[in-house]
This record gives sequence, structure tokens and C-alpha cells, in this order.
Amino acid sequence: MSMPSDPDLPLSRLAMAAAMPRAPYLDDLNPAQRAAVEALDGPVLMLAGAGTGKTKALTARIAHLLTTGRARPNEILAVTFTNKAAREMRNRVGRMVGEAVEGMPWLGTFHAICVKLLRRHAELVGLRSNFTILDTDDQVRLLKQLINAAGIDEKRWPARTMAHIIDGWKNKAVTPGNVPAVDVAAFDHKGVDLYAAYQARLRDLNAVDFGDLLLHMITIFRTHEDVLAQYQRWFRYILVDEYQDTNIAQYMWLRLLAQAHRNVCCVGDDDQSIYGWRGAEVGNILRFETDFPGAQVIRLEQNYRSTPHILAAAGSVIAANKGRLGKQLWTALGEGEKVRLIGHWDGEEEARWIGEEIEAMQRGTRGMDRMGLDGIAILVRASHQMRSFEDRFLTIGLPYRVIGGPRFYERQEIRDAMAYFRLAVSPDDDLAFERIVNTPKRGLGDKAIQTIQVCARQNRVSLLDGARIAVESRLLSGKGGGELRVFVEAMERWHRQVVQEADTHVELAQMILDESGYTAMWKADKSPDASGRLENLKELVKALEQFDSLQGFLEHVALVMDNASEDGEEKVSIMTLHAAKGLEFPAVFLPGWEDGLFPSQRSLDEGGLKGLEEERRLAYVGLTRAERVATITFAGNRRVHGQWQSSLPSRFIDELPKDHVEVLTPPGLYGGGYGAAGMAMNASPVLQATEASDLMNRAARADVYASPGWRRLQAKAQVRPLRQPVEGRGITIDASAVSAFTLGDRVFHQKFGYGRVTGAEGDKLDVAFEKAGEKKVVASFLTLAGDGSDDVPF
DNA sequence: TTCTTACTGATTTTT
DNA sequence: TCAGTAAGAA
Repeated sequence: MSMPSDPDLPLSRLAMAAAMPRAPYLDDLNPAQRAAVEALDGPVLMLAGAGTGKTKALTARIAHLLTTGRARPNEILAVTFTNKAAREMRNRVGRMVGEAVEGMPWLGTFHAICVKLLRRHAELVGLRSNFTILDTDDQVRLLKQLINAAGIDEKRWPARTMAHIIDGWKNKAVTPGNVPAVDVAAFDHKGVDLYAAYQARLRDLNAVDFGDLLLHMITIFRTHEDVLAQYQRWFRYILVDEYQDTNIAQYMWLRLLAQAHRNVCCVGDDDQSIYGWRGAEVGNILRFETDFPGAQVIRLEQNYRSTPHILAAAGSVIAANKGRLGKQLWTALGEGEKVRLIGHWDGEEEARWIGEEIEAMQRGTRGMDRMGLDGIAILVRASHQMRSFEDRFLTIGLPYRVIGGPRFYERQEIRDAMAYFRLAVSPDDDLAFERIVNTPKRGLGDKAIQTIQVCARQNRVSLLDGARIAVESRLLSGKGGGELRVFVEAMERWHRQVVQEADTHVELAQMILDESGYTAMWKADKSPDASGRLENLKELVKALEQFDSLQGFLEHVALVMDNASEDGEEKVSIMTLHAAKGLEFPAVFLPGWEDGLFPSQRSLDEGGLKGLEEERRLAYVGLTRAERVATITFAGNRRVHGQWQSSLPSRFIDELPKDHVEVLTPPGLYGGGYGAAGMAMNASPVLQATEASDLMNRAARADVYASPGWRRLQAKAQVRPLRQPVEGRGITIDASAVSAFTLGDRVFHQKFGYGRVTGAEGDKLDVAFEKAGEKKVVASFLTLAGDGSDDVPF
């Protein structure tokens, strides 16, 4: 890799500029994008709304830096959050600039760039440059050991929780030495002590976790001015993607590098900040102008993705957030369809309806162009919502793919196999040793492991060496001892082969898996997923072919945890809202818009108003994924942890602009006669009021009609043909029933059974059920049951 | 040591 | 409900 300080680059800057005749990449930019591309010097904040061509502007900016000769490829630091984003940017710059510019060594994720830097300066923080990078799994296992060693109650201080707390500190660039007093007290000193012990252990293992990559670099920059100055000179221009997702440590790292020349361009959208819970600070982007006085703020507001209705809906929701930098998205696209809103009886029906809707779209029978399954996505708040869709799609044979799920390199069999490789490459990788020494089962339990650890510690050697000593000095007898001997000898043999490069690394890997008995273990396994695991192992060995050594492969995998590639079949995508950020689909379904689920109760409880606002941004992200059709759905009943719970429409539904929303009535076919659950949407307001008035208790009526919820619903309800109340053996479920209850009425609910109305708030009634207890229920789920038992349904 | 049964507690996730 | 874990039995 050539250094930017190298003066003898083949092309001088001027020559390079001259070699590029014109700048075609500038031609298809809109004025705002162009301004963002051409403002090369000084701090720039590019506020890029959803679908406004952010990546295009960012890559054009890089192209511009290169073609104008302002910077050579290795003088640009371009940081992204994901490998995917880095890859895409690299490809697009390549296409824009052509072959003339090969390789940008400093385009990558925060972590990938920090690894490169840290390998050069590892000794400054007491590491060797071949340190290993632990992932979350290793991290937790290590903490578990330390917790046990310290005799701390693992129940009260679970390793996972402690890992989270330590990560939180690292995200804030807090070292064990400067943990705030509040935090020290909050965790009874145990947190800090554990943090210190953990860091010490990492140093012993010559290992770092993800947080350390940044933290160590910050430490180095702060304590070694010369090193910092060197990189400040190297990186003449700095670009940061998704700036709203940066945490405090990343922010500090950037500031240190940028403070000298201040040629820093941050791109982001405060309205799409949805990672606060893992340390992202919206404050970073909100404060940009204060941090970098004289910064230019350029807003990209022309949206090329969505129809006006969709943008209006998204804009209306996000407008409820306070303290935004503010943007007004607009589009030149045609009007298109309104955002569709529909309520369902329960989660299963929601899934059924969406399934049929997708099939209709696929056939083109829903009054719109035929739509491919690849263009359709279902975006859920929490992954457990996916299940009902998977179940449903499986039964109707609709091809789907779940995006996000467990990643390839996080699967157990892959991690086991990798631990074998790691140990063969570096015999002193104790964590790898622990993971696989008894996998497959070699009859080595806690006691045997302890013996090995004692041996290793007494002789100050690695666990593998400790194991050899234990075997040689016959500390371990019987079955376990014999098998351990075989294991240790085999591992030493494999290590020699790695060093000697006698076989290709692919052959060696296969040999390790076979000889260790690992493949055999899965072959013997009768569980249904065993064959899939064997497949994955095959895939892993195949993936090795793309690298020239096991070491190279391991280094790559530590930072790139991408999912395996896809086959060609058209499929509906199911994913979380978080996973959908940055993607777009012609048709988007947004199910589960119910209070408690979305916004999630937990976010509300833990984050208060801040939490609610982040949820709202999530709603905004969801809506702005849609190009042509966005469909929001909710259900009145949902099974949560196996218990039926009634739910109320999300407060975000209240924030949708009525002029841009079409409230759908489920056609009788699959509406099942339940009416448009939760909302009075299938009757004209006037008619309904008249019908209901006779039945209503005066006070209750006043109450109901005065409630904002009621007015809201009425205002939104489209005037559609009045559907007849559905008669079904005494059940009359229809929207007109909404206000037909009086305090004290005996009512029936499909899931909860019989109960009495004890209170009312808008269209939501409090009902004391005989079996199910007190519940808040949307009135349209209830039937008047009368006092007798003559109207028992079914 | 390992297999079985009882219990608990439960978003969002990249590197 | 269900998955993942922790204590008991063979």
C-alpha cells in the first residue's frame, strides 16, 4: 500500500486532473447534490433525507476530489458503518472514475480502518500487531469466566448484561480509569472492577473486542501527538456516511483526525437515527455546526423514491418529533396511491390478508401493475412478528426470504470450525481452545478443563501447552486423558502443516474438520438441522478458496460478517425495520402498528420521550422505504408470550395525515365478518352517529364523541358503501357497534369471553372479563351479550 | 460427564 | 409460546 507522503506517484495531481477531460458525474446531479459535491474544503454537513441520492452525491464527491487532483486515492478517508455500504461506495466510485483510480485503501468501516491502524501501532497500547479480534460470543464467554473467578453471583450480574454495560462504556470512550462516579456506584463497583479485569485479560490474550478497536486508537492519538499528526497529514479529506449513527467514541476519533484541516464531510439524516440503543448519538449530527464552526449545511430534499402521498405520510409522522434539524422532502413523481391503512382481528388474520394482498399484487389483479415478489417487503418492529408471516407464507406456498436472521458466521458449526482453524493457526488462542476442546465430546468436563487451566497457569503457557503438560504428567487419566492426548497431538500436527504450507489451506481445513471428528459429529446427529449444518461447513470450506491462506481468511472474517449469497428465485422480503434502513421496495407492508408493539412498550419505559421519538423515526424509516405502495396494518388481538392480548392502534396512526391515507375495509371474503377491526371505518360517520345515539347512555355518548380518538377516526373514515352488520348467530360485529355500549353492559369477546363494561375512553372500553380479568378493548371487538344466557354464540 | 427436566423471561444489531 | 439455561439424576 503506497503512502500518501510518497511523492513519486505515477501521476502527479495536475497530470491526473488533466487526464480527466470533463466531469460527467456532475451532469446528472441536482443543484443541492452538486453543491454538496463541489464544496470540497472546510466542514460540510450533508443532510440527506431518505431517497435523496445521498450515496450518489457522496461518491460523486470522492470522484470530484480525485479528478480535480485535490487528493490521491490514498489521501481520502471514507468511513461507513457496514461492509455493504463500503463495498457499494467502492464500486460506485470505481464506475464513476473508471480504471484510472485503483483502490482506496482508507475506504471502509470504522472498525476495518481501525484494525489497519492498530496493527501498525499495537505496541503503543501493549499489544502485538497480530492481536486477535473477539466477537460478542467470545466476549461473553470471557466475561463469564471472570465473573466466576471473582466469585460474583452470575444471576445478578449476567455476563451478557455486563458485556452490554462494558460496550456502553467503550462506545462513550470510557476506559476503566475514568468510569463516571455514577456508573461506579450504579453497579456496586463490580462493573468497573470487572471492566478492569476484562481489559487486563484481553491484553494477556493479545486480543481486542470491537469497541477496543476505536478506543485503543483514540488512546494512541491522545498520547502520541506525532502519530496523530502523521495521520492528520495523510488523510487530507474525510468523509463519513450515516453520521447520525456515530457513537461518542467514533465522534472523538473523527474529531481528532479532522481538527487540523477540518476537511470533513459528514452525511446523514437526523430523522433516520434509529440506533440510539446501541450507543449512537443523534447529538453528534445535531451539534455539527457547533463542533465545526463555519460549517456549510447542505440539504438534499428532492426525493427520487416515493410518491407524494407516501412522503406526506412520512413527513407528517416525523413532524411530531422535537429538536430536528428539519427537512422538507418533495418529489417530482406522480401522485400514485394513498398510504393504505387496515385493521384486523388478530395477528393471524393480518398475515393472511397480507399474503393474499401480495398474491394479488403478483398477479396484477389489484388494480395496479403486476409486481414482482422481489419488489415487496414486510417490515416488522420485532423479529418475533416474522413468525406469523412465515407460517402463513409456508402454507400458501409464497416464496419469502428473511433478511437479518442469524448470520452465517455466527452459526454454531461455523464458529466451531473457525475455532479449529484459529487454534491451528495460533496455538496460543485460548478462547478457541476452550470452545472446541470438548467439541465433539471427548469426555472432558469442568474438572478436566480446570486441571488444564491450572497446568497452563503454573507453567505460564497457553492452554494447549497446558493440556500437553497435563497429559504428559498423567494428571488426566481414563477416557478423557486419552482423547485429549489425541486432540493435542493432532492440533500440533495441523499447526505444523499450517506453518510448512505442505498442503493447500483448503485441503488442510477439510482435513482438520474430518480428522478432529467434527464432521462425523454432525453426520451422527439425528436432529433435522444437522444436514443443513453440514451444508454450511461445505460452504465454509468453499469460501476458503477465495483466500490464499487460513490466516488471511480468519482476518477477513473477523470484520466481515456478511450473510451468504442468495439464489435467484423471486421472493418477498421479511425483515425488521432496522434491517430495512437504506433499502427500498416498490411495495412495503408495515404490520403491527399497535401501541406497545410499535411504539414498543419497552422503548417507552426505558427511553421515555427520547425512546418514543426514536420509535417515531423508525416509523419514518419504514414509510420512506416504499416507492409506490405503503400499507400499514394493525391487529386488535395478538398472542404475546402465548397469552392473548388485546391491543390498540398505534399512536403513530393518529399522526398520519388523513388526506393521504386510504382506510381499507377488508372485503367480506377474508374480513370474516369482523368488520374493520379497531376502527369505525366502514360506515359513514353520520349514519353511525344516528344509529348509535338511541342506544347510548347520554354521558357515555358525550364522552365518546368528545374524545379526540373518536373524532380522529371519524375524520379519517372514508365514505364507503355502508356494509350491513354481519349477522352470525347472535353476533353482530360491525363498526356501528362501537358506541353501542353503556357502562355496566354485559359483553362478549371472541377471545376473552364474557365481561362487563366498566369504563370508556374514546372507542376503547374497559371491560372486566369473567375469566380473563380487566382489559382495555376496542369496542368493535365486543358484542352486546345481554344479561341472560339466551344469546350464547355458537 | 452427560442427559433430562424445571424454570425463567422475552426489542431493535453492526463490527 | 418457546427457547435457552440451570439444577438434578443416571
